[in-house]
Amino acid sequence: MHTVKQLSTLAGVSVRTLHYYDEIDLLKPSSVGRNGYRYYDDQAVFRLQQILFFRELDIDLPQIKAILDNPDFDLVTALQQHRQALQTRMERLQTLMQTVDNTILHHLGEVNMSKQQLFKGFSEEQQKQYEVEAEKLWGPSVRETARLWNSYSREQQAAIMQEGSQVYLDLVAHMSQGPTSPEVQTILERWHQHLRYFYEPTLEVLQGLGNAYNDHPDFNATFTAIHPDLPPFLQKAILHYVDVLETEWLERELGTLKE
Amino acid sequence: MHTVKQLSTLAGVSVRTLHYYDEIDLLKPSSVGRNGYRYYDDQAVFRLQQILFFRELDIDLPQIKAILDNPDFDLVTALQQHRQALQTRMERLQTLMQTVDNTILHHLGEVNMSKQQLFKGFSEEQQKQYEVEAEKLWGPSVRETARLWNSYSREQQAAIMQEGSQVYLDLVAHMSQGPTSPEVQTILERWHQHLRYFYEPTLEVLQGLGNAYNDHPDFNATFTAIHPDLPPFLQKAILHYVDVLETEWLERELGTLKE
DNA sequence: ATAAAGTATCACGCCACGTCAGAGTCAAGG
DNA sequence: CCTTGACTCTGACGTGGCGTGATACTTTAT
Repeated sequence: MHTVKQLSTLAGVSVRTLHYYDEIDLLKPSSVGRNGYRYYDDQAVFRLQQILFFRELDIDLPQIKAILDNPDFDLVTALQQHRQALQTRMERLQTLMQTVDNTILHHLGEVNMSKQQLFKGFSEEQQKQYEVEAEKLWGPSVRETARLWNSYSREQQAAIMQEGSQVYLDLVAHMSQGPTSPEVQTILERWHQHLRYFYEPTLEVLQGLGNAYNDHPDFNATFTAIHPDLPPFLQKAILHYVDVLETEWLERELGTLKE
Repeated sequence: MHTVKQLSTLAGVSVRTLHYYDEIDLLKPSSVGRNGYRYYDDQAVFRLQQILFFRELDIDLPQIKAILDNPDFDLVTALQQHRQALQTRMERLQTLMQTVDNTILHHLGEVNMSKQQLFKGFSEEQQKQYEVEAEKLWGPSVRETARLWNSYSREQQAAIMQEGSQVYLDLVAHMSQGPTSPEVQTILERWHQHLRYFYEPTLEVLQGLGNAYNDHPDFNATFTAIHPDLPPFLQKAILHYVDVLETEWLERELGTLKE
């Protein structure tokens, strides 16, 4: 049995906090003496630990009470929602920091930020940047794809799909040679060609795909199913493939300039 | 000259806020009629703009008053200090999110997080690890997803992937209800939540994914393997899901405009 | 002239306690 | 036994930035 002070020092909270938790029925003392003193047993200590844990997660007290009092409470959903809230706050903090930075720079005279910008463009700027990235990755390809793909017959579609999966199987067969090996890179040319059944991918889209193969859950799951090491392997291999294409393109450009 | 309502709609704040700012001498009306009405001229409008700017930076009102009332105020130093405070708060949020994630995974039963860790997991040891993760996350933002994904343990990754595939299985089980049915839409919330383990998807990205699930060869193959009708079903369902979210968002925006 | 919209001033509520104030309780030392 | 000092109780007010009424007045539109 602990008194308020003992529990407060034990748990690192103030006595007032324990009074308050008693008041709002979040943590009742295990027993109360005839003198009115509060006494807490080990079970109460444990409950306090739990309370403090959820409090540390920035969950408000009524919700903590709901969680602890109802064991059937959908904890995971609640936590996921909470996670989402945290995420939102963090994003907001980030834009704030950027604005503060800009303001500092503005005030130091290093950046010319018009007053309009200063008072107007909080979230718009970043928002647009995200949109551009999304559009880059998925916009042009997806629009084109639907038409092309639907223009094929069922048999053609099946054949194309099978050809596609064969590419990945061949890739797995050559994984030991390393992602930048000529064999693998040659197979990637087939992969590249294969994509053209659906749309004409830009280099950026290719690279985006390479990253998505590793980073995006559904892609990752697909390729992990084929071989557990395939996603990172594909990412590296495609990165190299794109690099080479880019270099070749650059050299061609420089060549024509020289002419 | 503007009345309270005019200024409030103009600046996007409530009338009560203007009353309050008057009360604490942060923004006094330029003149007060014999009827007691508050009137604001353009100078007051400008000051309000400034107030809102600093408020957006999460600076408390007394300090804003100090900044605006004292032209010799060392703004840059104040902003730098403020920036530091924001940074600290963001780091804290970062650790919170990690802990929430761990707790979710723990509750999914896939990870053995000892109770010590669970209730005491704010030790310096972990603290440092979190700092590293934060650096990872906020450094080069392009690779954010991969780093986050790789920051999970093998078991965590497995748990997440399994949770993901469960989503699709549940979707197939409810396909007969139609893509816009509440059951399906509820499952899509889990899908949305699940993506957040990897990155924060914008609505555009969600829609792009929905289309890609049907149109992109690799996605299509994946989901066709689960169920032959799943890709177009998913596309329709996600389109509706995004539509609803977009509508809700729009209504919220219009709602705040009305105030 | 009347209804609707706008305006004013109190004044309480919020959240998670901090911080007194005043009074009672307990263990230890002289 | 008495004092001292540490501890306990309840009750009440303060915090920040307003939201949300309640109630009464004024202006505007029909």
